[in-house]
Amino acid sequence: MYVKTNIDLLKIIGHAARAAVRTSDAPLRELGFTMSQLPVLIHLSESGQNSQAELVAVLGVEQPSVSQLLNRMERDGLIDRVPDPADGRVRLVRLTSLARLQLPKGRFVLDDVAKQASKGLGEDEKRQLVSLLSRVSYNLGSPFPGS
Amino acid sequence: MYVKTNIDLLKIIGHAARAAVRTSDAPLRELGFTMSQLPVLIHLSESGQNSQAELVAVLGVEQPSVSQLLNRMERDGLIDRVPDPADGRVRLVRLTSLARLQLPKGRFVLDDVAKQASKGLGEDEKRQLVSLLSRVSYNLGSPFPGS
DNA sequence: CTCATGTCAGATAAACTGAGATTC
DNA sequence: CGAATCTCAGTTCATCTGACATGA
Repeated sequence: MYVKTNIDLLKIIGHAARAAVRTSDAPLRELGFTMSQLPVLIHLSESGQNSQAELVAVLGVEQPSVSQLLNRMERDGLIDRVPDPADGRVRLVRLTSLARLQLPKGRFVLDDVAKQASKGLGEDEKRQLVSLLSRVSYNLGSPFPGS
Repeated sequence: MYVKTNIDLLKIIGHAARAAVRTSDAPLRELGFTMSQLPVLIHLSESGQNSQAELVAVLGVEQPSVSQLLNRMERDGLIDRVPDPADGRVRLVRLTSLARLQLPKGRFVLDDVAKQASKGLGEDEKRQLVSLLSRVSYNLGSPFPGS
């Protein structure tokens, strides 16, 4: 029991994350997005354009994984890649107008799911949940951007 | 901003879950496990044996997904499947002695990661975190077993 | 030359849908 | 016959490692 409580923390985090993915997946796909594309889209919408190396750092996955994710997104018309005039090695990634058009709807979907997820929680409880999870992420060596 | 706070809840849950997976994955693989196998192993160790339909309910994924997950686990010598004498449609899933031998080490890995994750959190904070996440899972239609 | 950036090739795990086979 | 249990076939997304081309 003294052990179980500790492991339960991991199990419940994973469980909640899968539940969130399962709830968001279908409506996002109707918009032409997948879950793992959204961090890329949101980051690009805030930063304008990025090298793939920067995306590697933000997403925390390996270069070929990012490259392939971007391949699928380019195939689906969400991004394009243009050579960086200042550095021939670099290809800058940008949102297409389609992505800029669809992204707000994606945000609405996520917002709806987030509201459903936090139903019955007070503002203070939501804040504390975010705060506790930020500390967990930090402890696991993956600080949440903006905390 | 009023929207961003809501979506942040989803982002931080996913972020923490990925951080936990990333931290646990390598040591678990050295033991011959993957992350998504552990819920199966732990459940079987507590219940003795299960039909695959029961595992479908516990894991919350579709039947063919469970079937394939079990195929890999059988290939790796972690489980075996025997016909249920009481019902010819059912195959009962059981842990092998290898899995029983290795599972405690897997628990130690998870326990270590959980301790690292909750470093600096008081007992009351851990309890509250588990409680809040249980409510989130429940709200998303995927109640955490045992809450 | 070394380092950084990115792609290619091949492998794997995990999930889905749709279509059966078998048994209760 | 209808429902439950499970498998098979085929697809997709997402990830990895190792090897390589190219440019700073």
